[in-house]
Amino acid sequence: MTNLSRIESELKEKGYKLTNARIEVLKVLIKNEGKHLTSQEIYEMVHQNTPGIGMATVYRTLSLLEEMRLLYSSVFTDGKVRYELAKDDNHHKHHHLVCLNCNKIIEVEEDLLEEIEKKIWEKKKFKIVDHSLKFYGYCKECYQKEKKD
Amino acid sequence: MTNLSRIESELKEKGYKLTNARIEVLKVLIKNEGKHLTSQEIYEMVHQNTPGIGMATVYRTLSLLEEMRLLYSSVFTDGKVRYELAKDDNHHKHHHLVCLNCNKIIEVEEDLLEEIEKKIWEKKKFKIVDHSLKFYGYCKECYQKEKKD
DNA sequence: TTAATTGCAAATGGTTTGCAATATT
DNA sequence: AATATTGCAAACCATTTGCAATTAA
Repeated sequence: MTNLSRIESELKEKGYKLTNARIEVLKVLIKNEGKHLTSQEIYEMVHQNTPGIGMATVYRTLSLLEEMRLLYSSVFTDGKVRYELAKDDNHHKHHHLVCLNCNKIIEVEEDLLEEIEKKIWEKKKFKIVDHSLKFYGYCKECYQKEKKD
Repeated sequence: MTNLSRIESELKEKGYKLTNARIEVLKVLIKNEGKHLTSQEIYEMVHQNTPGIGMATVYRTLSLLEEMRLLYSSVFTDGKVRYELAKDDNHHKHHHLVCLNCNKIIEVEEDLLEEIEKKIWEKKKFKIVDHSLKFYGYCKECYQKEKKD
């Protein structure tokens, strides 16, 4: 729970109140790290533990955390917005592999975009500050299954 | 208008009717190639020319074209879905530069992901069939202006 | 105590759908 | 003439908002 208290003190530092609803949302996010949950899924889990908390509060908490850059959201091809806790410092140095068969989302740590970004700067003078890269395809398991069918 | 008739015959080939609404939507898409219009913007332009055509029809036409892979849609950070006509054969070999200041969308033709994709296949056995890459930052004009301010 | 936060329900905005009327083949 | 397509309005779904009640500081 060291992660939880770290975020809690960041909230306090910025003058936000440490409410029960916020703690419950954070607990769900931490317990499900790496799962890329939707707001609906987060709400359901929070609601299971603490039925009093409403969807609006969940949304407000997610927005707050995103504004604080403790949380990131991303739209995937199924049209759903999914959330993931920031990985400490350089969060955005990872990409997503999305399996078109089982919808699994795998993270890749490589950041091989530096070279591309340099080229773009040289050629277009476009100053890049962030990027979003998703690969769509078939995960190991689904790809093997597919070949058998 | 060679582009329009090419798409028209593809529609016919697949047994779809060549209706006025479809032609009007296509004309707007072709006239605005490279602009990454939203459904709303497309509707407004279509509606200006032919007031009878409704939003639902525009949506149905966009979905049809997308299904036929003549059109691609993408969600940008402003949360809006934007459409672009497929560039002939290997449409997906380009990326987007999105200016965070003026919201301009610039296309880059480079496809330097092959190396990354090869690495991912080797390491993870994830079979990539498509990708989506967006760079966020500041275009030449906005970046220069920013420095002066 | 007091200002921020919450829960609820209503509002919003974008997209989809049912259906009877219409247009294309 | 037969069938796909359309326009309209209503339905839908995710997200946001207003407001009075509640809670953390």
